[in-house]
Amino acid sequence: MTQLDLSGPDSELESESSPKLGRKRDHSRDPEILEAALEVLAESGYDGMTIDMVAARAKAGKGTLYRRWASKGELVVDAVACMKRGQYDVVPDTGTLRGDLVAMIKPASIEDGERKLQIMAGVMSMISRSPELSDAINDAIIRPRAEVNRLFLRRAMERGEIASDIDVETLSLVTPAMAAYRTLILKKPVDREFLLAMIDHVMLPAVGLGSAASAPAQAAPVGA
Amino acid sequence: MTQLDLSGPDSELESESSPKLGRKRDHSRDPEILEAALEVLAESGYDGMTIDMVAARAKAGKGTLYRRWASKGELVVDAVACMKRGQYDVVPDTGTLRGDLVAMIKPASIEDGERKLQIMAGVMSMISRSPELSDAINDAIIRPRAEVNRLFLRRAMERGEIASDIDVETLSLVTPAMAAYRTLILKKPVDREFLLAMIDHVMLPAVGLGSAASAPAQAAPVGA
DNA sequence: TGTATCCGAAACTACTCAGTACCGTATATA
DNA sequence: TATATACGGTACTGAGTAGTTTCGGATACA
Repeated sequence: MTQLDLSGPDSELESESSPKLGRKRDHSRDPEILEAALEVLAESGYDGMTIDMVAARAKAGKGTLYRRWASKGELVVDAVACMKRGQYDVVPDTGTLRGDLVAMIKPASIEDGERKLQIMAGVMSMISRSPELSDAINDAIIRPRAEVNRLFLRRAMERGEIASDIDVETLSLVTPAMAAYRTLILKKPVDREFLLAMIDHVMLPAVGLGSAASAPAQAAPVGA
Repeated sequence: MTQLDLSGPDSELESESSPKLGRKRDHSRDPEILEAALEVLAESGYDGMTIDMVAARAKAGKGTLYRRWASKGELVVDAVACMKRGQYDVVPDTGTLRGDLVAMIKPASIEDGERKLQIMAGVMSMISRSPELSDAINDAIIRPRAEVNRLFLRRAMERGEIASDIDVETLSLVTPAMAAYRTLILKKPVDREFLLAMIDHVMLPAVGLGSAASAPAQAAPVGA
């Protein structure tokens, strides 16, 4: 197993000026609120999401949310950003490229990926208008996935398993791109079968490792 | 060149009951209105788009729009659907898979594709809530692209240029998926260089035709 | 040439929702 | 125990927008 650090330090300044007396702000519920925001975001998208929905789902008052985040936009950016913590901290190292790729196929990882893509779809139309949101999405969802593939390809290259002039940058994006396409547009599940097809019929053949770019056992479907 | 019909008959019933006298509805401006809708959609997304914006851009009255479409949603579905007319009516047939794929790289086609992807981003969050819109997007943007690749791969297979057990369904989606990913998420241009990299470093190697899955002349970029 | 219907423009209605203000209550600090 | 503040909840404000109606003027058909 290998370390792969993707999380940066958490820079919240808060800048509390003079808390002389009384009760301090209870930050213990922040994660629940952000989680509620992500749920609503995944279900309804950015524009369909209302602060009331988030507050209701988190069983919090609307005022409480505005005490912590200045606007809906900041809440969403924060919610998206908090997703990046603690994912892919440890990745497999099986000794072969195929082994590494196959070892990444786990039910939990599949389900998690599907949810992240739903969230991405929900904020899609905002991305072009909010660089902050765009960056948050990139750091939390996009980059981590490609990063893992890049690592696997580089290691295979160092081992001499694949040629040294492989286009790692392009290839490491192929499976994430196809997964996004499949979930958001085709609305088909990103299941084990699909991921294995990607590995054995696209990735490995493309790096010269495929025994053949074979189709699965059943005949290829003909209709659209 | 080969025929590839993707457009179905235009089933508008209109059902005008009794136009006994007076002026008939002027449908000559419908395309301008739909075009205006697509422009606004690409710029502002579904939720950011207002009927007033579309009416203003088409230099039409809001009432005129509602006389033709019952709601904003129907207007958008219609606008998206009307995109599918007359694209890829004719596709190249060069005799080799690479020749066919490269022949599809044209500046006009690239620009057109970019615009379509912007529109797709704009309606992304609506797709999961409107099956009609989802179908329209699929028919107008997604399917045509994959269809061309499928045709190229099938022809190459019939020629014996590639193995008969290639996973055509998966491979025909790889480039469209990567193009969407690149435009919508990475926000990089889908230019000739990228498309050539897809052909020479992914598609052809994956079907066993690559001389090698080589990186381009310049060294592979290292940073994210 | 008359007339019914279209047109673009603009006013109007009904509604949603971000953000604010305030309530009575709970609770951490002093 | 006293107090200041956060809390959940609710009512409010103001802006924006889908959809309707109404207007005077233009235009195709009889």
